[in-house]
Amino acid sequence: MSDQPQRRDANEISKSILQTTESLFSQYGVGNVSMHQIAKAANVGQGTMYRRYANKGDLCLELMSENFHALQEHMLQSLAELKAEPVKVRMQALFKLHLKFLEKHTQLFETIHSYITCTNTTKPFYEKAPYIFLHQTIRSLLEEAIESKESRPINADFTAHTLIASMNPKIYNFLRQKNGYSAKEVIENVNKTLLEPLFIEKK
Amino acid sequence: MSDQPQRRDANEISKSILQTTESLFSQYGVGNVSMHQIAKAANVGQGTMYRRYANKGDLCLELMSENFHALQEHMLQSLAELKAEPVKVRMQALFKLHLKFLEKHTQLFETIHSYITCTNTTKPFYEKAPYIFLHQTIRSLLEEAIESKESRPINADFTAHTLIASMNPKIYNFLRQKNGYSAKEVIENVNKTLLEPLFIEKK
DNA sequence: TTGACAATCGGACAATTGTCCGCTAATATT
DNA sequence: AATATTAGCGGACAATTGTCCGATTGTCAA
Repeated sequence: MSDQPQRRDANEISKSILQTTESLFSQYGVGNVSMHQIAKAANVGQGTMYRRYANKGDLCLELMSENFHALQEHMLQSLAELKAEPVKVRMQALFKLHLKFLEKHTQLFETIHSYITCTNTTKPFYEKAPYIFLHQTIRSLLEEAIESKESRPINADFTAHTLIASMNPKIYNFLRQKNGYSAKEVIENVNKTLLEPLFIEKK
Repeated sequence: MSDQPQRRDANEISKSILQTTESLFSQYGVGNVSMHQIAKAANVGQGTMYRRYANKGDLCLELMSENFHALQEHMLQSLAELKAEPVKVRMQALFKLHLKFLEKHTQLFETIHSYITCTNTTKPFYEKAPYIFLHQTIRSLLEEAIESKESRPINADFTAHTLIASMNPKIYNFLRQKNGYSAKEVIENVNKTLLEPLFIEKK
């Protein structure tokens, strides 16, 4: 057995990369770990890294894919449970889950956003699965609200995009840290100023 | 006289850098010009570049500083003219100016946002003058609306931040290009879905 | 088991950003 | 006008991202 590691099958390597990444990230922080560093630590060439993950954002996205799926199921389940409730209630529940997720995965999420948003080598974040899911879900809720007159006839597609934009990871962290809002205050303000006004008061 | 350029005073050099930048940007596009390239073309060392402009975003910000000032004056003037109008009208006027500005300076603005938002070497965009001005202005308008009961008692500071976030350059360009909204449609939708709902109907 | 072929690895390389320090040029002092 | 002093210039350098192609390894056929 040489000190040169044997070639494993693709799956093994992917797993190795992700494990190494997770370990290095938690040890040194997401921002202080380079792709080469990960490659070296995982005994993988740089070409291999980049063939699998076009950039750090993609790598983070992959690292979080389980979390994203869990979030999506959580959202769908929550919406199903609240099926009988007004759309407003469901929308607020949806955003609460989204914000809790942001809160929990702050660092990784902000990194994902940075690298994917600011790199031209990858599909923009708007075309990634997590964004598309969230947008579609919000849009559906809005369309239902418009249909049932719980909301004025607005452009559901457009509104869904702007709602998500108003709570992107950067602004969320800014509000939380530099501006001193607590996680709870953010949720409350989102409910009050972004969501409530979209719906018509039922007397 | 040697082929080594003589040292000019600081002002001259700044002007030279900015002129060169403008020329190269318009010739090759903002994204295809590197800081070193600019430094070389302007006959300036890299150290000099970076001492003056911490990164490309800062450079762009400087390039656009005149435009920003013009925009701010335009906004203040417009708000003064509409002083007698309801806050809603003034807010809509403000956003119209903001969106027109975004439309006009798309490329530079997106670059500014990218570099400033994704670089840790600089103050975040939220601490830059143009952002602060816009936020303060929106916040004041909201506070006035709350005072005069044109709006429910919401958190003006928070709302101003999220309003700006919902119309950041990235999302604007995405809506305009990938999503096929016209500049006019964006303005209309912003009025209808972001601004209108904040205000209370006066009968 | 062996040889050929294809998949894919991985290090060298180019490009870009940002830093550092020796040296030059502008100013002040006499 | 000559020299000392200091601001600040600018090229060499380090770090990081992303690319490319020669080399290696696994697989399949005979």
